[in-house]
Amino acid sequence: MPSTPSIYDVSRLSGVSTATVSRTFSCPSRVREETRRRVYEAAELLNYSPNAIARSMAIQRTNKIAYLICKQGATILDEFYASICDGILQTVNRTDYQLLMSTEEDWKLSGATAQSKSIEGVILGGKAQMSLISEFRAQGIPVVLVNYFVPGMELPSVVADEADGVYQAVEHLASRGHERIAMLAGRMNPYVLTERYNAFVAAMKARGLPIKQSDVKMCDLDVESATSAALELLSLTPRPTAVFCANDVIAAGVCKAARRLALRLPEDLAVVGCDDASFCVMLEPELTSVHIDCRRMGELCVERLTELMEGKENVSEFTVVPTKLIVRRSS
Amino acid sequence: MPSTPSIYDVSRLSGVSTATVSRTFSCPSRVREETRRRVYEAAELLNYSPNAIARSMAIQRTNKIAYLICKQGATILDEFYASICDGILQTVNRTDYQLLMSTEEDWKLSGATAQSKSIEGVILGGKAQMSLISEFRAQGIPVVLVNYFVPGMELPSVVADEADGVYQAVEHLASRGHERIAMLAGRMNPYVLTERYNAFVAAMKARGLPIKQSDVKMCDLDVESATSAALELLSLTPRPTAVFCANDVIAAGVCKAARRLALRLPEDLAVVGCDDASFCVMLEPELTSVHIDCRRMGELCVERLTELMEGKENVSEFTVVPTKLIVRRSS
DNA sequence: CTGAAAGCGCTAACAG
DNA sequence: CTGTTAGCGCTTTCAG
Repeated sequence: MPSTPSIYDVSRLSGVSTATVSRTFSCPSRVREETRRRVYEAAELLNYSPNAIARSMAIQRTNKIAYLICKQGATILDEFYASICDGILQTVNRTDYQLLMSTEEDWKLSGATAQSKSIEGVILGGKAQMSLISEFRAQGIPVVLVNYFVPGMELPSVVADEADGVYQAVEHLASRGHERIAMLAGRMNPYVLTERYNAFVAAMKARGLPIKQSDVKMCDLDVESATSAALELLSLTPRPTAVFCANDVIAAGVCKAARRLALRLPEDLAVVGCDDASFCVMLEPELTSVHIDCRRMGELCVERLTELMEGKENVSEFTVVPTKLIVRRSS
Repeated sequence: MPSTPSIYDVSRLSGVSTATVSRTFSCPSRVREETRRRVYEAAELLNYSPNAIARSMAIQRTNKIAYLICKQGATILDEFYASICDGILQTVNRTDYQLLMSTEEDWKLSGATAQSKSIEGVILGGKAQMSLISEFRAQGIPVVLVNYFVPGMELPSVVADEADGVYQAVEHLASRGHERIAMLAGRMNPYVLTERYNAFVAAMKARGLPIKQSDVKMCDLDVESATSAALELLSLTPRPTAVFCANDVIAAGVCKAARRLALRLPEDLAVVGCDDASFCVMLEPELTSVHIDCRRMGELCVERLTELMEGKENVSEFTVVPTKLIVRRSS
């Protein structure tokens, strides 16, 4: 059994030079129809397919980009960042780019560099450390941020329209007659937290609804923490009739707390979350949530990054993806 | 600003040949201490790091493996396969292997081949099509299966100890006094389904508990389908006092159905799931489930695959990872 | 222990 | 439109 055929074998079998074979595969239009056909034929016969490594070596480009998840303890298991990854992967898979995936933590721990991993561009998901960003910039590696934003650095960012999503949520609750809407926030990515919080305040104001100081609470990002914070919130007398949660895990915590206090959803309490995680429909009642099109965000990241890598000028600094409230039974 | 330094620059600066620089990086012990030091110094100064592409080209190995998720409509978003991926990634990241990730579907659609993607080995997650497996084998590409098994093909498989997990679940329910335990199964990966079903039957038998025909049902893999199947199951009179579910999504459906029928968990009905998905703790009460160490499975896949790629003989055909019932409030 | 030199498979001028 | 040829950066005999 012969080893995998090279361009040279095809050249010989088809009776043309290697240069022509090369052209046939990388730029068919620059080869006469008849010649092209012969090359394809020979290639088919030999079961030849161009060696990507050799090609990379010759053109001095690797076509490799990286996606680093920058969130404490998060891995590919974090549904939000995994969905973005999915979008990136889809897009990348239909080009000839390749994707390296890791977390900020692992990247640093392993002492990886863009050079050592032959990366030509990078997508940073979440709150990336400035040192990481600077490192890439210093090496001339294009960077795109997703779900995060750093003012004054001219770094393209892909984000969701948080403000509008939150607005829809508050409008929805208000239109259902709620006047005392609480917010339970979590210690999340500061960019997102700020966006969501400010939007909440603004939306309430727009509706002319006051926000009681005691009605805004903060918790950690796990269900238990959210549950206990919610227990406190719901023990106020009188208690809020609705809770807007900074994400779905927190919302799940609120639902658990409500159940323990024997409050019925949505009659006694309306709950709405953010992100529209897959488990929203596992809850009973199903959770109303602000849907974020993470896959789309992933796609757009790749678009921005390719623009950057192709040296395009004026790549948009802000790419925002619409959000949409999905109303379910919890509100 | 000079372009990235090559082995040649280091060679010149350190006053040794490129061969020696090469050796210094790939096999330090074959270079005199003093020389080695000089090389490192020069490399440091130039900020040199070996070019992986060129290296691949020279040694004719890519060190690239692929992980393909073989499940209808599943992507990296499927928590189970994502957890395995996480384990693979962790392991791979601490070696100099690289990981390409895709789905069986995308792989086929894009017409990718091991050769075109320079893959040297592949991990197939779930029920891979025989045609895919054969294709890789025909190309001499080592294959490892995870969460699946094909008899008589001598393909190393990494699986969970399904039987024991199910046994623990049934034992747990029986010891809590349940005698009428139903099973709600889903149209999942046939290998897993069979394992879980057979184990259920065996465990019930071991306990001397009869299984009523009407108490075993099948549904699709979404919550709605599970919910309606569960509604039927729970409408039997008398109804089962416990339901063992083939996975957590199905279990969530049972919980929803129970709630709609105003059954209290665990007093009126005990529910246990399989997989120990992250949303188990989001439910109220939290869901008892059979935990599967997917990350470990991922690690082991890489181990088996590397053994295969290194030409080791007698790579174990079966690698089984222990499972453990996590008892929570739903049972 | 170290150096010289011949590739690895492909591309990109440059000629024809 | 096609062929010649010189690399791309690194490894690896084979000598020394």
